Amino acid sequence: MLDIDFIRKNSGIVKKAIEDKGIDLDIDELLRVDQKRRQMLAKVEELRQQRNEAAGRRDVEKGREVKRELETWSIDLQESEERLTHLMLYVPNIPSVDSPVGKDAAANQVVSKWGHIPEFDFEIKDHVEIGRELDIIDLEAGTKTSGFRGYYLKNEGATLHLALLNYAFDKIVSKGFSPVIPPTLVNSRVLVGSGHFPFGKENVYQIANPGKLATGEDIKNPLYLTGTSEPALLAYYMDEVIEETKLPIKVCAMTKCYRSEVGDYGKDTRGLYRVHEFDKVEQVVICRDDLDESERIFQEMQSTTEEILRELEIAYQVVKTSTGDMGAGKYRMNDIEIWMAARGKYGEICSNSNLTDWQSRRLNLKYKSKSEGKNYYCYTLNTTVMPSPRILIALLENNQQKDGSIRIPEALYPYTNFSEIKPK
RNA sequence: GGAGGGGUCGCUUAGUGGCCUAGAGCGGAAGUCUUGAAAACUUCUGUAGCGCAAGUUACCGUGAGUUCGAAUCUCACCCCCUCCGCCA
Repeated sequence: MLDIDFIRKNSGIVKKAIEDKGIDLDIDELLRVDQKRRQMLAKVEELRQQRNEAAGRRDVEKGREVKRELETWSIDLQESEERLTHLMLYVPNIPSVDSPVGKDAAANQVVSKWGHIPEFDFEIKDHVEIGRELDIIDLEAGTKTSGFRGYYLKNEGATLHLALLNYAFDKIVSKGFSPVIPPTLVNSRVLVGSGHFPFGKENVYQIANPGKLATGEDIKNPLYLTGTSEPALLAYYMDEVIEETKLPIKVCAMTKCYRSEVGDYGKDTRGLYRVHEFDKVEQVVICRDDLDESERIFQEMQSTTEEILRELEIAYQVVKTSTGDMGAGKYRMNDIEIWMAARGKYGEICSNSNLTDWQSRRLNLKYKSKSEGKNYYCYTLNTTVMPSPRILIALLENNQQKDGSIRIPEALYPYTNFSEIKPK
């Protein structure tokens, strides 16, 4: 969400952002609705004043008259407000000037690379084959139990998965992030707040509640399974005014993540690349509305994830995401992609985003400035620390040996208690 | 799941249709006094919208309703507390 006053004064900039991000929204309509709403508001407030005055005089006759008029205008006002609120949810954040302009990932720019791309003097296998041969991944059983994109991790595969997550969790906590176990089952307000609604609604699983009233209406509001811990971490501070001295707030979580992937039928159908449920360690920061500070934090968050990939000895590249690929709420977004040997290309495993005040306006998340005592919207950022099992693809494919074994990076020894996975 | 109690301006609370444009205490800020501090006293102290401003409107868990007029009455929902039952 953007400041309505900003939209009024800078409609050109907003229109450009809408075009660059490929969003379907008519700003002129929004401005017309806003103007109408303000006219209705003025009229309704005037009538309310008259009503209050008539009530004070016990003027029943005048009161009745004002009441009738107020009823019709109130309906118009409410309609305008609802329409405006709806349109406002689609207004994107203004992307940074150095973000590449383009309609999809093809316009993304590689900004840095690290590590050596592994070379092999034997025929390599992909993680699906490796997983089957070592009895650490079972996709057939996963499909039997959970349907398409289901999977089991077993034996060293299960241990390695937990090792990666625990290693990453310890790493992010060591950087001063407070560990949190958040809900993964949330209401729609939380997802509207984070910006996952209305844009990505079809990618979110909704939980059906069987309770019905006698009339057949649902008793409970629907709940949703989150695709990342970010919404729940942010929503902890929803409707709060935070003391400036408490900022920046740095929190992290490890949760199950659920994604329906309905927009990606037929995409990445093999193996563990695109699955409906996975585990992820995530970092979230809430800071002051200071762009320089937020950009510094953005770099720090990214460097932690890079540090992890270096310790795991996985070759990666950092990509600056284009306007069309970054999502409506983002000011800036970088992806980190890791080398996956059997795919023969880099695959995305991390997204690092600065949302500025776009989410906090939706979440009603403010801080009280120490010097002025005034309230300002916070800035929010989030970055992937560790997604598994996607990271296993690189670990298994890149580290495979001629004898069929898998070399484990040293950083994980304390968590795995083994240094290689050997064929049985 | 059953029974009961409750949700008021940061906190504690007053408030059963107009005197509530919500009172008091605590906390916070400024001032007076003081060498300094404390105490005392005085004043100020919520959020949001519209407006250049004066001002005005809304908000007493949320939503709807009754009324000329709702914190107060009615209905639905949400949340918290206590007890009982069931249960990881």
